[in-house]
Amino acid sequence: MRNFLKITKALSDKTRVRIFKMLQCKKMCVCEVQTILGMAQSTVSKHLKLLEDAGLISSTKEGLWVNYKVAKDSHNVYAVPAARYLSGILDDDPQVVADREKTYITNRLEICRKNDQSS
Amino acid sequence: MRNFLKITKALSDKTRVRIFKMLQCKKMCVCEVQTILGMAQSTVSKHLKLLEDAGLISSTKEGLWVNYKVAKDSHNVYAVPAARYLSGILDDDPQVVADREKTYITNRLEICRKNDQSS
DNA sequence: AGGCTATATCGTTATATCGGAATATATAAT
DNA sequence: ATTATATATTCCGATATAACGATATAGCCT
Repeated sequence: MRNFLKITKALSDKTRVRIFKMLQCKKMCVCEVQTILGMAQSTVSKHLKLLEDAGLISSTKEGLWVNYKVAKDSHNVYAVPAARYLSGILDDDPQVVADREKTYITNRLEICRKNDQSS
Repeated sequence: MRNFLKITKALSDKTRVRIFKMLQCKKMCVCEVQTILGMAQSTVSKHLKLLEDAGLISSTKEGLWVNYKVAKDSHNVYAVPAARYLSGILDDDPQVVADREKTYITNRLEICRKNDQSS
């Protein structure tokens, strides 16, 4: 029950659903997700952590970046079926579509350059 | 998205998941659910309303009683697949098992007699 | 070491949610 | 009509959650 509720709670927030649907397209670092959402970095980081705690996504370090992606083998047995359910729906949701368009053209190197206001 | 979030929010509360798993066994009136949960009537009524608004359950009047059951044809397209997902899991959860044992032996007529303290 | 950058954590505030008591509504019975 | 009963609604307190800014941490690069 506890693990099941972790999944439903994780997916009961619009922002986190948006993030998950983005990650179904490709793995992303925090700053990429942040740019697309237009939210504070701390907010995005917390959402990602919550999704990861639920077992829906996983992260790997790559230098300074932390890559997040949809979890393949989750510690939470409810995560995989939930992800499968998610993968078949919301693909035509306006918000999801808009997010994904940005997702495809997002380049983390550009984002990092942009964050560096000097160049 | 909105309808999807209605489902996940409805199922992100332990009490509501318990109710839904009970209703998968048989249709029940509010007082039956209330007795099994041991919660205030208003609380149970509110949870049932939220589940119904999400399209997961439906209600029909039967005299003074209102019978709630798992929705067959929901106004929410996400409800049916969610219910199908729910029907395959949590059946061995201790809380769900305990609730269902009570569910099977619950008799609304007895409950009503009990509520009438005079007899 | 020291600076720089991406991410994580902490503190705070505003809002949402859950639970119960009290009250309102609807229907049945007398 | 009045009473009784099952359910719905409203109000309130306590807790949880989401957002942000500020700060801390971790890993790169001289």
